[in-house]
Amino acid sequence: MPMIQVTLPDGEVNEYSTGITAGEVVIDIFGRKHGCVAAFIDDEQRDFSTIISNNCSIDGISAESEEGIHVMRHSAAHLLAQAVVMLYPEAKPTIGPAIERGFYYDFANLESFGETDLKAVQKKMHELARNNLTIERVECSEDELTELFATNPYKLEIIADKLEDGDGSTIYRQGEWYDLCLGPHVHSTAKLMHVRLTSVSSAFWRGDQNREQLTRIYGLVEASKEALKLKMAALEEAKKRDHRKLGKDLQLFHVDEDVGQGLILWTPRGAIIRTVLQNFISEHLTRQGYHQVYTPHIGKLDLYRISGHFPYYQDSQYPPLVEKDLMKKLSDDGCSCSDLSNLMVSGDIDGYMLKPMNCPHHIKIYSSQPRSYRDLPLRFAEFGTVYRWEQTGEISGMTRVRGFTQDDAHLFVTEDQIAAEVLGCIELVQIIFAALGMSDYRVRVGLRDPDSSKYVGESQRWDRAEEACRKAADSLGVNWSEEPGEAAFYGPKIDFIVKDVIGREWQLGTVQVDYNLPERFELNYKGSDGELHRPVMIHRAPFGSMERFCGVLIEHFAGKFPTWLSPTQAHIITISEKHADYANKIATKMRNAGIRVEVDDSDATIGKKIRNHRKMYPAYMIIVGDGEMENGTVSIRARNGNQSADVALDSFITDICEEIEKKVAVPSLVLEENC
RNA sequence: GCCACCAUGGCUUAGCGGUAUAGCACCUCAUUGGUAAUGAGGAGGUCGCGAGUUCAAUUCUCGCUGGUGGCUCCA
Repeated sequence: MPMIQVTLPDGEVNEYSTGITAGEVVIDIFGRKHGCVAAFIDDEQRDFSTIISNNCSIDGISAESEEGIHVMRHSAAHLLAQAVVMLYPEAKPTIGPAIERGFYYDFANLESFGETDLKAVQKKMHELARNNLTIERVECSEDELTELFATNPYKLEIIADKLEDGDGSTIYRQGEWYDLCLGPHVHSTAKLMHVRLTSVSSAFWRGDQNREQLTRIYGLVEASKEALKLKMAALEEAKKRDHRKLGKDLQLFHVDEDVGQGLILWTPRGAIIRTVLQNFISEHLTRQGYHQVYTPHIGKLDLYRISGHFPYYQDSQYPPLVEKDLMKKLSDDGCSCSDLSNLMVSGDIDGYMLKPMNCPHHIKIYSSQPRSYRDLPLRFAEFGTVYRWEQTGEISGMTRVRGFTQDDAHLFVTEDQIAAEVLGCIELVQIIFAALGMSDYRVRVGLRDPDSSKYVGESQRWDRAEEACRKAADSLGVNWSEEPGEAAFYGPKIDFIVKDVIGREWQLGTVQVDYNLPERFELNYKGSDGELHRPVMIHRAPFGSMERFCGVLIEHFAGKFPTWLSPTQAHIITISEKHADYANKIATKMRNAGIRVEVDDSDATIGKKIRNHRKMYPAYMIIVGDGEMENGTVSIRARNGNQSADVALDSFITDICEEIEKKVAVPSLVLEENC
């Protein structure tokens, strides 16, 4: 029998007879308990059943590896579809990929399927897994495929789209069930015992709102029972730091249905966090030569006609406001809502709009007086509140809202100044992320799509601006990706993106170069040559909005803010009622030193009071009793439970002020360890 | 907006065709207690809103409002 040479992962070469499968080689290398789900053949992912007929290299794909988990998830999606079709024969499977957090499968004809139905499907999946069905790969011609999927228009659409005329493809078969798929897959359903279906939702066929709505089922799969249990526990744990839960527990913000969806009410404790952050940011703005400005919440429709926001973005704006005399006249004339809307779009009547962006107002500040090249760069900053009509279903906590305050600024610069100014914006992000210990974010540099002509401005200018963005992103020292086609039509941009506790990505800040608005508003400055030139604008909101940023921060700290940001920095707790005066006296002294203090002189026991105050995660609890009162001292209990007895009040105040001043990440004014 | 699910005092929650549990928080009294729950008592709810079915609805049906997961991951 002819032999073939197989290179093993350690570089050794083994000889096997042709006809051996990849799975058999993996067993030969790693033994029966190989823990692999598929194999790499010449670095390509293949099934265990693949027959080896040429010299090649082979390695196992461990169930724990990224690729292995992906294979498991994909196979679990197939198992899900098999189970669903057995229970709901009318259902039409469409697509079912592995995703970052598990897998899903989309079904047509599965309306009114709800979370209560998940249990039965999951049970069926377990049953199929126990049956230890072999998962086989079968090569099919285009005709065979068309016949196999004759009753499933979705699969037929995929076949028509993905296959060149006359090409075949593969299906995977397990028991009676088969699905169109490239693979690879695990070799048996027995590998998929540890699945858990998590949720049901809807999705559109091919992500297109105009096409059929499908029912999507999400699930998780792990290699062992323990791993699944750990996964579920980790998800539960993550939910505890959800900013919506913590926001309520810690009284940071409130959303009231009588006020409106997506409109954040900053309660006193949350307002402190916002104020402290804004002050922190403002200090750096001053240092970087920004000018703080204030502008109103509304502006005339005409302003937004010039900027291009109205009516182009009409769907994502609150409807305009119309002056009351005009409104009365229109109403007397029998003008309907749609007439009104048409008149506004055509420009026949004017009104005001809640501002969806701050730029037009800042532009008007720029053009309020003649500018010379000596004035540039001009940097106008404002914590400007804007309003956008987000879709009902999109609104969520503080991260997706309808009214929000951007840490906004607009820089008016000459062409030559773009690079330095973009870099300056990035530096600010770096300083503040570093102060907050936020390192888990990604950066996306949006560039123009070279094949498209939708972009305004000359291409040499774009090249320079894009290069400036790349350089600035480089300076951050974190991973960033270049994304052609992601630029705005008016200029390239840099976006900062973070994940929330349940893995959703949110864009925080953005820095955008803009050639368009200066054009639209005919901005200019007098150059050294005595001629008028057009400035370039840079829009930047490095943290996006105070709402979203604080939401993300709550989760980042899990509610346990560093002392400088903490809504209350020290809770003073009395041992008994006779210490109330002393407690209030030191509270006054601490407040005078600028420390945020709360006093609990109620008559509950000390243990009880500590227990209750812990829930609010103050950086420090200050315990005062007879000893402290006599000596003019305090006992400190840090958030982590560490204690320090009989510390002189003045020295504590000095220390905590220093900790606040230095923005120390973890409250740490404790001498003895005593957990 | 669309699909599924959810909505009970400040929070967590039981319950059901006959107007409702419990714990924490709150208040009162006793206790004056030294670092994760002292004891006893009390108050607090038109069961999200509006209609319908019924002798009767928090419970069933419909609508609305609000919330949650998702609607970008492509055989």
